[in-house]
Amino acid sequence: MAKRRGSGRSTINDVAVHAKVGAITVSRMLRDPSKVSPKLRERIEESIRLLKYVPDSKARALASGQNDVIGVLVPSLSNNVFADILRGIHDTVHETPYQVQIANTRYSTEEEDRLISLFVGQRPAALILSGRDQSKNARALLEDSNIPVVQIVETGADPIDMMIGFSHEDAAVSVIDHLFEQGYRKIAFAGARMDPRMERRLSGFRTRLKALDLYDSRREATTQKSSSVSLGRTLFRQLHEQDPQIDAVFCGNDDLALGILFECQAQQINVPEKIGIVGFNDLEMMSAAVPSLTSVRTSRYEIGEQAVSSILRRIKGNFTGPKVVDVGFELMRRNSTKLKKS
Amino acid sequence: MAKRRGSGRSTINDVAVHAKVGAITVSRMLRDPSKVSPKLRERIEESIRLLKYVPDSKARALASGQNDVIGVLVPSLSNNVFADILRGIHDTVHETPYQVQIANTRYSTEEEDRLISLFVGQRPAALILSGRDQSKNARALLEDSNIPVVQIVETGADPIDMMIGFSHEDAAVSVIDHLFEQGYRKIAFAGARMDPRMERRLSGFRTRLKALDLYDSRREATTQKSSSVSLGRTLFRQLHEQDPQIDAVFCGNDDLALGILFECQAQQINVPEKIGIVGFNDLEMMSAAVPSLTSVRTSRYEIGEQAVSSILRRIKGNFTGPKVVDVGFELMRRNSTKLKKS
DNA sequence: GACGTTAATGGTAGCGCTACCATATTGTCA
DNA sequence: TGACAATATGGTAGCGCTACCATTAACGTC
Repeated sequence: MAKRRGSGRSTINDVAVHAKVGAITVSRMLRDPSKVSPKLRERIEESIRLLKYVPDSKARALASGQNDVIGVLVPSLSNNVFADILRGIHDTVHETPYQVQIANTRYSTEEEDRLISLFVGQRPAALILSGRDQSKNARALLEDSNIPVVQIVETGADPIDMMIGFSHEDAAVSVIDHLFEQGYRKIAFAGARMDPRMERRLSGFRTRLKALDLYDSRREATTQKSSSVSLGRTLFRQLHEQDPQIDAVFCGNDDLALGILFECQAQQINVPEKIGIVGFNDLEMMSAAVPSLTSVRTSRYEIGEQAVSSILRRIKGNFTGPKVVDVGFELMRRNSTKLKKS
Repeated sequence: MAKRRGSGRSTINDVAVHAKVGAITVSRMLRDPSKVSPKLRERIEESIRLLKYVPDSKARALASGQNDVIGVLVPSLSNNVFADILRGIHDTVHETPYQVQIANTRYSTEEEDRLISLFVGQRPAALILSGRDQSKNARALLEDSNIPVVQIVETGADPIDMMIGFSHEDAAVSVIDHLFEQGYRKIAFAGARMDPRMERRLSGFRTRLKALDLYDSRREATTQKSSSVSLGRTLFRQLHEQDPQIDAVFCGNDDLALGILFECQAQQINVPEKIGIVGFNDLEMMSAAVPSLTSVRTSRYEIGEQAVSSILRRIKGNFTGPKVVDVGFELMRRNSTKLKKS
């Protein structure tokens, strides 16, 4: 008589019957073989092999009330920033029983909301979210859910749970200070994909320049389009048109900085004498470019690492650290900005 | 009296009790509200809100025998090739009830095996794998599992199930033919992260040059290190040392091509006159570089799109197409290789 | 007014696994 | 030798949900 339901796959019970043991013994053997005598162990292993049994992780999670999934939400997968963070996350999760599940919000808050609901419905061991601009609903859902949450990439007050990143505004300020020190006075900003981080960099740029009494709104070129090298070239032309006098550009992204370098090469504008260029994130290519490009180095890998280790400590119950961790940033001075010995 | 087990979260039963309906009615309302009368619908919605009920997707998947997860295994997340493919996958999955789960094999077959087992244990709706070099065990597991599988990025005989990509060997051949036509005769190869695709490009390079009687083993520089722009500079120096006569370099990656361009700029070697450069994949930056860089354009987005649409058709039961789809490639001729009017 | 027919709802029994407790077996020590 | 652990195994009852079938009410139809 056929079963009424069922997938047709072998179950733990099929294995148990075949090996002439109780189902629970098979379960034990899968979780911790040392709890089963060598004799049965062998018999069970044999049955598993013969029946091609693969345990069903959903059923396990449901029965045990434990889930080994750590969910990660990133706004983009083509952005190298998140690729590096994910590397840090993977490396740290690797020697644990957890596994990483990545989802892509594509810079959309609605999509982020949707994905957070989906994840909460999975009851994951923890969630890692990008940025600190989750919707009110999402925040409430997460706070009620009791799932450990880490917000990464930025710092800020009022974390949902834990937070690891740095201040994008401060980083922008340090860029402006550097350019100012090197003698640049007509400093422009180029930004693409104006997500909250980018906005905060722009805000730091404005605030600092206003304080130095050097702010000029014509020296800004921003767009919602996604960042690219070609776009850097376009934005530079646009900035140059808006104010031919500009002598430096702070780029919200390294892509744009590289594009601006290419545009300067094409127009035979000397970098760093006529135009200083500063990027953001310090991707690997920045130091390899000719001339090498000044950029703000951010600890992306470290952010991923620390996010996971905080989660692990939280799960084990020995999380004591601060709720908000600032990993800082470092301005890498290179040949795309003048070196003024002071 | 407290429950013996349970997570403490509200369940569908709590909602049912609160709304004074049967649990199954709540379930129905969640799946298809039209099957529930407006009166109950409202009451149930109210209870869900009050109790902060979030359905448990594992339990649903277990009970219904259906899983809405499509698993994707990629070898790298920092590689723009896969970022573009994932974009295609996401865009196509987006308007379906399915959701994407990404995992990273990090170019390791053992890791790939491990992840395939994990995924099979989840009984996903389908799996997308990168390349065609899965282990024997993994193949066997997948074939027994009855899960729809698409192997992407390459073409080849004997797919596990479906396959979408192109021939990396043929692409390499077309690069060599182009360089040869433009008058280059001492053609070198630079390759990093020698994964199976890279090996096949190298193999195409060798085969074609041997056929042209132009092969010289000193004109190869490869490494297992991961690809980067700086590495391109290093490999060029190495190639130049091994044979100072080289007049063109076929790079297995666009990163390397850009690095070689920078190295030539630093050494004041004229591109394309003294050295021709060809990249692979045609990332966005290639056309923006100065000079613009010749590269092999690959349909990465399309691969992702088609992988998902094949899966959807397979699940719906109306998959008729060929098992192996070749999306081809296109050589984008630009200013890093000489233009010889013929 | 008896008899379908449809729509709306509920009860029961699983899905495949593990927590919890019970039982059997063996070893250890006074 | 008896008492008591420690070890090895199994039975049962869930985990939170839905498939399947049953039931009830409401509406024609001849």
